[in-house]
Formats: sequence, structure tokens, C-alpha cells
Amino acid sequence: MRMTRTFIPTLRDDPAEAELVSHRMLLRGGYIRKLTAGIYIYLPLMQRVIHKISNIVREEMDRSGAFEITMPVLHPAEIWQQTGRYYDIGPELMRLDDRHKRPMVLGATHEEIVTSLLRGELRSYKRLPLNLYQIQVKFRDEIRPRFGLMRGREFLMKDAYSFDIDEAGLDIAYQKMVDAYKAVFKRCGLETVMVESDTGAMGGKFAHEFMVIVDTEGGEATILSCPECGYAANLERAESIPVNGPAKTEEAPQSYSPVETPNMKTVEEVTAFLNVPARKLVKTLMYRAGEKVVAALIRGDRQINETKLSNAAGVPMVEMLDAAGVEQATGAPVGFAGPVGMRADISVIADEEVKAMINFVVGANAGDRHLINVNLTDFRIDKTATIRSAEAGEYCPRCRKERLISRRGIEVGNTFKLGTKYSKALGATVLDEAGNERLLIMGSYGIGITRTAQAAIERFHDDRGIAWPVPIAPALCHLVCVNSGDAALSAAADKLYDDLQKAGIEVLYDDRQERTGVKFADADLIGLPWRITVGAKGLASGMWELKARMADAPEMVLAGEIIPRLLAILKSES
RNA sequence: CGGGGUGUGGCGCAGUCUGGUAGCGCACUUGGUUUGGGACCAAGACGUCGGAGGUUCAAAUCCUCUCACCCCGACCA
Repeated sequence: MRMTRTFIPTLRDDPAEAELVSHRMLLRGGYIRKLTAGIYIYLPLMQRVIHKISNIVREEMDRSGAFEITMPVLHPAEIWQQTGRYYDIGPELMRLDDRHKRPMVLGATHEEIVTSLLRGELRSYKRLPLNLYQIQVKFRDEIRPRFGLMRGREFLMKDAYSFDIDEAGLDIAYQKMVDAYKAVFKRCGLETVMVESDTGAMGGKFAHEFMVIVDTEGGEATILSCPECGYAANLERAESIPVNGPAKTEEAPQSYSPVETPNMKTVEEVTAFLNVPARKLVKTLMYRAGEKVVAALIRGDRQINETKLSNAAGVPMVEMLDAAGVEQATGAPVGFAGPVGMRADISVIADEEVKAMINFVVGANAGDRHLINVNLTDFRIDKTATIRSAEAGEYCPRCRKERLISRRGIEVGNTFKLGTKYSKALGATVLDEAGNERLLIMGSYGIGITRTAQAAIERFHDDRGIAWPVPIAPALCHLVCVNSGDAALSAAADKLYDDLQKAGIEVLYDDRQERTGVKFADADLIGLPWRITVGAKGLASGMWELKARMADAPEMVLAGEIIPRLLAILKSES
């Protein structure tokens, strides 16, 4: 690739629209351009990165025994109506009509499509197990696209679907995908952590996410992990053994009484005013859970975990009541809700920790008033569950020895054990050995291709630009001719460019009539792993300068040795 | 959808309050000088000031409506 012949529109200034480093560098480095909110054009350099990642994914998927297909982007709405996701997913599913006014959707994922394919084609268990995958554009009409490729509306994803006759088969298929994923990310040069996750809207019973640990603001998710035993889960799902238990367990329960707390709405205000620690207070959070209203009780110093709460409430999603809703439900303004005398039609879900508390503070369901010395016998609890978020510094729920640490990560892959949700809805069955009709047991497995690319940048960069890992870099080396106006230098660089290409080494050749500083700055920004500089000093000595992207200083290498060196690097790093 | 903000040449912005016919830096074109970390001189090209309507002798600027984009929140890979 000669820079004068391809299209790499680098930007000198940061575009105003980009917040995240990785997003800024994609824009500035001439990798992508935005078409409209959340929808991007992939320029030549980006396209090469996509190919690199896709090829690695393809090789590992094929090796695992899966087969590549391509499914349509545009689907008839009918299939989505049959599984119910047409109604469940909501506006995120892009809907449109064709010219005959037939309702269509843009594929947000392809469970419906593969399942409907196989329901018509698979008759016998002898065809199983089967795993089909594709690398395809997905469309999700995100409420709020942001962070460039990380939360776009249109993105590239590898999605695989496994089909088995029984759970044992699914376990094997799942493990194969987990192994393939570990191999994929390792080959991409990315360290990932596999964490347990909630299944969410996908349905199913068991799921993992593969996170690239970035520990930057780009890390969208918090992961709690145990350095001792390897336990890891995202914040939604993580469990923990608390370090500081109830305040004083041996305290004698007293009978409660009201106190005036004028305008004290927050835990901080109330505890400061009453001079008690936050863990002697129970906060009552009012949620809408489907048709019902629930009151969630957690200790004052804890954070509610809405995923855990919705699981406990048995609904897909909970939503915090607004001020008017709280007032209607409790008869008091926000900040004064409490479980004592809670309306009978509101179910009370208490966090496990609350059960150990004695003589605590709660809201009085009346303005400017709290109750002190409240005990569990003073109110009704319909259900007890862990509904608080685990915190860093608490003990690991598995080994119980080490304390959990918190890290920030970007999800690049996920695996779901789906079971029969889709095969049941669409009637996808096969006959088993005994001649009985059996529903297909499914799994689905995704890798965000474009997202992985951006996660890699978020992980590997410095203040000057990207620093790609060799296996997914758009090219191995960046050949800079210091002065393309100088005939002798330019000829030497041309020759090296030809030789590199003949040797099968991918090279981006900066043959522009630009000042050296401009070329170096662009090379750092674009971030290829190696830079070769052809300059006047080298012309005399027969040596060119070779520099690794993150190295402090270059080294001088004999012209004839550059290609063998790079070939050796290629061999060891990909 | 709620809250906040921005739309002016390819990019980054000033000008809007106080109306007078559009400006700066970078990029771009041509010529020249330069050439190892974002050069210099000279000459140029590029704008329906997001769109529609209105007020006015006169609108980037005031009014009404509308669209797009960005940030915070809910949602999510």
C-alpha cells in the first residue's frame, strides 16, 4: 500500500464528537468515518483489521467443527413474532415495511432465522450435533449510540448457533465454543477474562462473557474477580461474602418509635442527623416490576443490583418508580419510604443482609419522619434474596479466602446456553433413537468483530496513537521515506518496498511529499507494529532504521537483514 | 424518552447578547525556498451560516416551527 494511492484520511486535530481515546484514534487515524449516529464506514485500514480478526475467528470456528453460512440481514417480522421477541425486544429491533406493506425487521441477531431453517431441514438426531456460524452485519437501533464502534447501531458480529439432541451434547458444544473463543482472543493478542453473566433478554439459563481488561474509562463493565481461585463475574451477577457484618448482633431488640427528620432525604443526611452508621439503616427502594410494585430493602451502605432484584421479583426488568409513583405507593415523598405498614399489594423483597439487622432506621412512609429501633418483627417480608451489588474488597464467594478486586473491561464475546426457547417457539424438532420427537437444544455464541478491534485500541495505545498487536494490525510495517523529494532516497525506498512485498510482508509505504515530522506523526497514529525509516544517513552506511511502535529508540539494521528480521517476527507473533 | 448542549468552507473554532451582507487556525491548489518529529514566503480556490417560515430597508445574529448531531440518565454487544 502506497499512502499516495490509497485512502487514509488522517486528521491533525481531534474530532469534537469523539469521547473515548479508541474512538478518537479510529477517526484521526483514518480508519473510520461516521455516516450517521452509530453507523460507520470502514475505510481501507479498518477493513484490513476486520479481515485479520475475521480470519482468525473463521479459522478457530472451523477448527472447532462449526460451518460458516450467511443469513439475510432483512427478515420477515413474522418469525420474530412467533418467538415473541418482536414484542419483547422493543424499539431496539429495527422495524420497517416493504413496498407491499409487509412488516420486516433488520436482524439484531439470528436465532430465529437459523432455527426456522433447521426446523424445515433436520429430521433425525443423526444429523446432530451441528454448529452453524456467520460473520454478518447486525442492526440494533440503540437508544443512544456512543463510543464509536463500541455501541453503534450497525456492527459486525460473528454469531454461531449449536444444535444438540440433549443437554450433555450442549455441554460439549458450549465447551468447544469456550475453547475456540479463548484461542481466538489469544491469537488476536488480547488477554480476556471469562466471566459469568446474566442471560438477560436472550433467554436461556447459563451465560458467560469474554472481557478484554482495559482499566480505562472505555471499560464499559465492571468485573469482580478473585486473584486466588480465578472466580470472575460482572457486577450484575457477582456474589461476595461481606467483610463487615451487622453492627452489633448481640444488641437486645427494642420497640420502634418515630423521629422527626425534617427534609432529610438521603442516607447521608439521615444517618448524620441521627448519628448512626449507614449500616444501621435500611433503605427502601420502590420499583415497578411488571404489573406490580415492589419495595426493595437493602442496608444503607449498600448498592442495589437491579438485575438481581428483577430475578428475585421474577420479572425480566424492573424500573425505579418516579417521584409521583413513590408518593402514590407509600403516601410519602421520596426519601421517606419504609417497610412498616407497607401496603398489602406491594411485595417486599429484602436483601439477605437485612435479616441479620437489629434496631435499625427506616423511613416512616410520612414526610419528614423516620422510625428508629425497627426490627424484623415489625413488618412483612415477602421474599429474601441477595439483591445488593458485590463490592471490591469483599471475600470471594468460591474460595472464601481472597478478597475480590474490581477491574474495568469491554465485552468482546458472549456464550449462551439457550436450551429450547427458540426450538420450542418455532417447533424445531428431530426424532431420537427411540423415534420420539425431541426439541433441539440450542446454544448461541457471539463475537463482536468491530468491537474487538476498538477494544484492542483501547487496550494498546499511547498518547501519540495506536499500537496494534501484530496479528490484527492492518499491516506489519510502516515504511517511511524521510524525503520523497530526494531521487536517490526515494529510489532506495521504492526498492525496499518492492522487496518487502515480494517477501510477503505487509507494508504501508509513506511515499508522500511530506515533511518527516508529518510522516512520523501519522505513523505513530496509525500504529503499525514496526517502522522502517529510509533516510540519508542510511543511504551512506547501507543500514536502515527499524523501530518497534512502543520502543523508545530505533536500531540500525543492515538493509539485507531487515526482511529476515521481519519474517522472524511474523513467525513468532502470529 | 427525560435533562443539558451544539449546528458557520474538509477538520477545529470565533462572530449571535447589541441586526449592516462572513472571519481565524489547520487542511487544499499553484509557484518558489526547504527536508530526520506536525516548515516558510507568495498567490489562489472552497460558504444556500442545518432546514422552512416570519419580523425588518437589512438576518449567521431577532421570533416561530422543524431536522440533525453530541453529552448525562434509562437500555445494551
